[in-house]
Amino acid sequence: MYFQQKGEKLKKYISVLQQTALFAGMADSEIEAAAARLNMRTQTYERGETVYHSDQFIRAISILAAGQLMIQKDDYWGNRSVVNRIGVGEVFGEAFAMQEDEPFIHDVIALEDSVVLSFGPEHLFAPDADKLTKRLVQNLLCSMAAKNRMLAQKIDIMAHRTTREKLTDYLSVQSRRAGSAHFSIPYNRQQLADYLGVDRSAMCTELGKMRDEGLLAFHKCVFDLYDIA
Amino acid sequence: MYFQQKGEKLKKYISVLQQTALFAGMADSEIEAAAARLNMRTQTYERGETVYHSDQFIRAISILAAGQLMIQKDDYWGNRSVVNRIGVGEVFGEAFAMQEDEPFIHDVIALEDSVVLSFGPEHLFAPDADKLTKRLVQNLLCSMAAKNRMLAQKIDIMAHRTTREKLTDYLSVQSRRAGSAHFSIPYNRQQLADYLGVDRSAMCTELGKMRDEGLLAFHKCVFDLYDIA
DNA sequence: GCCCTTCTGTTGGAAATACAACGGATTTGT
DNA sequence: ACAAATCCGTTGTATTTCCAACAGAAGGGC
Repeated sequence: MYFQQKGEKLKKYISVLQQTALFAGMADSEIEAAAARLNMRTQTYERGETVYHSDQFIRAISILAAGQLMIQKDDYWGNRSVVNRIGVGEVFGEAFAMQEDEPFIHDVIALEDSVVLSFGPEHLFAPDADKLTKRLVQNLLCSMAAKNRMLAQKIDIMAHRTTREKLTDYLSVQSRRAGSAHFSIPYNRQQLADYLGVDRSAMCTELGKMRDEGLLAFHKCVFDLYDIA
Repeated sequence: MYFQQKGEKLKKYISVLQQTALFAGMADSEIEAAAARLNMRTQTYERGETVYHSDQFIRAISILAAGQLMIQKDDYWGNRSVVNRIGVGEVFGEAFAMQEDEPFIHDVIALEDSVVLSFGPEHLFAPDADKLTKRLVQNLLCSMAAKNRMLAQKIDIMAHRTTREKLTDYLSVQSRRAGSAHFSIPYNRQQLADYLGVDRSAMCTELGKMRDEGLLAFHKCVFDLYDIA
C-alpha cells in the first residue's frame, strides 16, 4: 500500500471523478478545487491487498478511482459472504466513516490493482461551506440513498428460502437493471453463491435444472432469461 | 387514513421531534420554523393500516411521531419477510423518496394506531438554504448512515447458513446494543423467524436446544445470554 | 367464569440444502 | 508449449430445514 499526498497523481483522476455520482454536475476545475479543500488523499493497492478489514475504525469516505474491489466477510469456519462489488466511481466506507465509534463489519479487498481516493467527512460539515460543498453533500445524500436501496434489495433476495427463488429474484433484478433479458453478472459461480448465501454446488445444480426447464440459458457470467419475469 | 394539514396537530409533536436524530440540536422554535418551511404534513393510521405498499412511488421523507410500524414483505405464497421495526422518532422511506422513479419494495404497516409526519425532499435542496436546512441535511446524512449500517448488519446475520448461527449472531448484536446480557427483543417468535429468514417451528426447536445446552435462557421476548460472546 | 384468539413449543415425515469428492474445461504463468 | 491453478458442473450421502398438525399457556373481551 502506497500513500501519496494530494498532488500530481490526483489530477490523473479528475476525469474519473467527473463521471461519479459524488461529483456529478461539477466542472473539472471545480472538482480540482473541491479535492484540494477536502484534502483528498490517493492510495494504491495491489491485487489481493486488503483496503479495510473487519473491526477497523474507518475515518474516511472513499471513492474507487481505478480497479475493482469486493466487500465480503469470512466467518470462523471459512464460509465467505459476499456483500457487494465496487466498480470505478463508486463510494464506499461512508456509512462507517460518519460514526467514528462504529467499527467496520466487512473486509474490502482489491480484486485488481486499484486506486482509492479518500477524504475525511468532517470537511463536509465545515461551517463555512461553499456552493461546491453543498453540492457534494447533496450528491452524497443521493449516493447513500442508492446504496440504501441496494442493501434493501439484497436483503429481499436473501430472504427467499430456496436457492431457486434467490436465483430467479437476483437474475430478474439484474435483467431489469440491464434493461434486457441478455446480460452479464459481475460474479463467478463461487462469488454468486456467496452473495446469495447458498452452497455453490447446489446452486450449479439448480442452474442446470432451470436451463433444462427452458427458463434460461447461460455461458460463464452471461445469462439469457426466457420465461422469468 | 386521515390527512391533516400543517397546523395545530403538528405542535403536539414538536417535543417528539426534538428527540429525533433528524431534528437533533434544534430548539422548539427552530423545529416549528423548519416544519413550516418543509411544509410538513401529519397523517394518522389505525392499527393494521398500510402506510406504504410495495411498488408504490414514495415522494416524502417520513418520521414516526407516535405508534409502531413494521417494514415487511409478503411473497406470492404468503411467506413473510420482516425487514425492520420502526419506533417513535425514526425516519423511513427516505431512500426511495430521493429517487422518484424507484418504487418502494416493501410494505409498511401500522402495528398500533400511529402518527406519521412527512415532507418532500425537494425542500432540502432549495437554493436559498438557511442554517436550519443545512443542519437538517447533515442530520439526515447521519441518519441514513445509521440505517445503512443497520441494513449491512442484517445482511450479515442473514448470510449465516444455519438457524443456530443466525440466532447466535442476532442475539449477540442485541445484547451488545443493550449493553447487557439481559435484554428484550422487539419481535415475537413468528416475527423473529421472518426477520432471520427461517421457519418458526425449527427456530423454536433450536432455541430449546440452546437453552438445554446452557447457552441462554428466555421468557417470551426477554433473553439472557450466558456463554455466547 | 368462560369463550375465543394468539402465541409458543413439540413432533414426525417430506423436501431441500450442505458437504465432499471428482473430472474436465479454461486460464495463468513461465 | 507445458505445468499449475482456477473454475465449472456433476454425483451421492449426510445433514438440516421446511411443513403440517397438534396441545398447552397466556391474554382479551363479554
